[in-house]
Amino acid sequence: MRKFKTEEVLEDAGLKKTVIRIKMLDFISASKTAVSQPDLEKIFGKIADRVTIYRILSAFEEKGIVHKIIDLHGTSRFALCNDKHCKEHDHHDEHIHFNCTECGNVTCLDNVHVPVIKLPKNYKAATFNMSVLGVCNDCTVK
Amino acid sequence: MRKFKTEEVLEDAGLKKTVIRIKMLDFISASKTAVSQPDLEKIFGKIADRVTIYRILSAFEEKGIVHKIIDLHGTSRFALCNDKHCKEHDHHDEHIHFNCTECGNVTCLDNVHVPVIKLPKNYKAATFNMSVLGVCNDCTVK
DNA sequence: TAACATGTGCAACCATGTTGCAACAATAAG
DNA sequence: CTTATTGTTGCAACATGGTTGCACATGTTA
Repeated sequence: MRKFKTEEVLEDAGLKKTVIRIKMLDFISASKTAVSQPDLEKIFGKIADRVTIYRILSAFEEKGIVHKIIDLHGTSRFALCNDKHCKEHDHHDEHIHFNCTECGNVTCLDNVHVPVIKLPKNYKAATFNMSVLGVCNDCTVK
Repeated sequence: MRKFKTEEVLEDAGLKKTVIRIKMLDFISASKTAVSQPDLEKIFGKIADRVTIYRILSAFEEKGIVHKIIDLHGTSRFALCNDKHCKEHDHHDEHIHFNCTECGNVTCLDNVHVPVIKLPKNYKAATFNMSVLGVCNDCTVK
């Protein structure tokens, strides 16, 4: 769909290409759903410290490589940024996130357009954040 | 707008009318915005334990008196349920929440209708959860 | 490969969420 | 009015996620 060379991305962001960063970024980019920090800790916890993972995610977010989503349980999840969104430095952009109640995965639905809604008077909307709760493709098919 | 008698509500829910519960419910019902547990702790922390506040909120939620919202920082906020929504025991209902970036308040916009969105194939939406980030009425006027 | 800038691990801390248990208060029964 | 029952509260304790400081290790550049 979209070319994505891990090492290039890190280089462009001015981040050193360390083993953990490359692995984490590979993993996040391979994952179709937004991954949580606990997820990443389970996977990379043996080769990297919890704090390191935390800091790498923060760095990725700051550089616009990934964006952060707060899921329905209040924990952070991370997903790759799409170019179109991440040109702006504001990352509360017009994504729609789909929370699957079966598998718990959070998916970015980039191809679903955000509807226009009308706000009460004197309310000024800056950005939208919409999440849909339901059953995702994988769990429907199973 | 809507009649709301604190003590009746507690009675209907089968909860004993204790001082703290009445005060908390009064406070939540008087508040136009969704209040966080930390907020409530600051206010009621001297007359009630942190755990008590937590349990009262859980009880309120379970009985359908209030509903819980996870705000953009991942902390829980609570707001009164409207009758129309809370007849269903599923509380992830079609509310739209407005997060004000100035004052940090979260407001339920009940009078704003939830738009219909089209999902990719095999995605089954159960409920929606939309939040809008911007500047609220109060902060616009100021 | 040496020097420097950056990245990492460890320890520690804070906030929120959560449970178990004992003490306590309110209500109903005698 | 006193006791039994039930539900409510406070305390202590723990789990998890987020966050910082500092010393040490590593990647990068010359």
